[in-house]
Amino acid sequence: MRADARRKRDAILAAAVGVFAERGVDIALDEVARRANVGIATLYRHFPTREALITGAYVREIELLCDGVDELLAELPPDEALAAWMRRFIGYVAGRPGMALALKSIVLSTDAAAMQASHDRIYAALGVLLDAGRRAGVLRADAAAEDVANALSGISLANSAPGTQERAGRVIGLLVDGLRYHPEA
Amino acid sequence: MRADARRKRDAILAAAVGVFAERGVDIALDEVARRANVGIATLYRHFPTREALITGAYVREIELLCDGVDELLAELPPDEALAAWMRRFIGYVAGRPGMALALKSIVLSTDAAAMQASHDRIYAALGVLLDAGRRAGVLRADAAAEDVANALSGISLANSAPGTQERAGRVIGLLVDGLRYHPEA
DNA sequence: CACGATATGGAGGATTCCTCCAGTTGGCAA
DNA sequence: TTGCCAACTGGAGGAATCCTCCATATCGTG
Repeated sequence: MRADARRKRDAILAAAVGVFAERGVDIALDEVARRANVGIATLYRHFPTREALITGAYVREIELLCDGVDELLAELPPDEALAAWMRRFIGYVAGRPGMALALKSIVLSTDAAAMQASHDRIYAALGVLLDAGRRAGVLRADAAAEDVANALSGISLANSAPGTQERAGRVIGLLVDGLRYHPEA
Repeated sequence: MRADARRKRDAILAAAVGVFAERGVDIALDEVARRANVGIATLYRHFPTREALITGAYVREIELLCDGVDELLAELPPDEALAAWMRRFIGYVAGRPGMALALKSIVLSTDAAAMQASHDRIYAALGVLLDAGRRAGVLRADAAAEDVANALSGISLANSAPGTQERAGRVIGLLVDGLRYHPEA
């Protein structure tokens, strides 16, 4: 990728983040192009669909979130770290227009090269948390990162409006309880 | 509501169900109007937004699903009935374009009169299931129908593509495990 | 420094949205 | 039954958006 292309690409992404935050995700793409000092065709070449642009805009933030796992695990028992991480995730997603959708795309994507990196990051983050919990005997062994990621993206989707964090937190509590290991019989 | 208005309304809904099933939910609304033998303005008067049309198209099917609760409760223990009902729900939603979104609108709606009835139906259905489970001592007492409905809509949203039912079923299993009552201490 | 490959921008055809408004129809009262 | 008015109806068309095409400008390598 040529240097000028990368520069434009970054400008578009930065503009997109700003415009999305201010006016939502359903604005005319021209607006993003204008704010990025870029022709509309350039925008379309870099991001052929609206979804690609939205996803691109949030990839960085999702990866940042994933980086917080180790810190959390150092402070909390694994099950609580998992819950805390998911709550932080949801809190971040709520109110950022379109981010829940981007998350869904990323979690569901099995090929799209652009999303693969983020996809892997999320799975890795969840894998670390689940693994720690399993080793500590507080989380069940048969829980798959895929399923938890799916649930996380679902809860995000259903709680993407601002002011829904409390409920989302409770739902995550339910889910994490389902992930706990309950010795019995 | 005048008789002819109701007739048109029904025709529009029927056409919408057909068109959505065949070509998805992102078609031009003219197509629905044409298939219903109705002017585009009539369609817009009955359903001011695309979302209203989508929701309207699926309201009936959601209520049908809610009616199945009693039957399920007669055959299965309450916790399994809950899981079975949710799985049936998801299976129905998957592949019906836009139905997951309609479900979300209905679950989140707190006022919109048109959705209120369906909203109440879903809450009632979940309430019956949770209550039965609580009385039987297999489900925890502090689980709110609101939270379970939210989770259900989230899982639908994250598994609205065909071929995701297996995973969705596992996620529901996790959730229901979180709802189980675990006597301890 | 010159050249090929690559990136760029903006105009514009095509599509879709959604609102008017003039005409039609249904249901109630007498 | 008949007449009346309120409510319903359809379609044309302005406005907005999408997305592609291609002539021009720019990069970076030999």
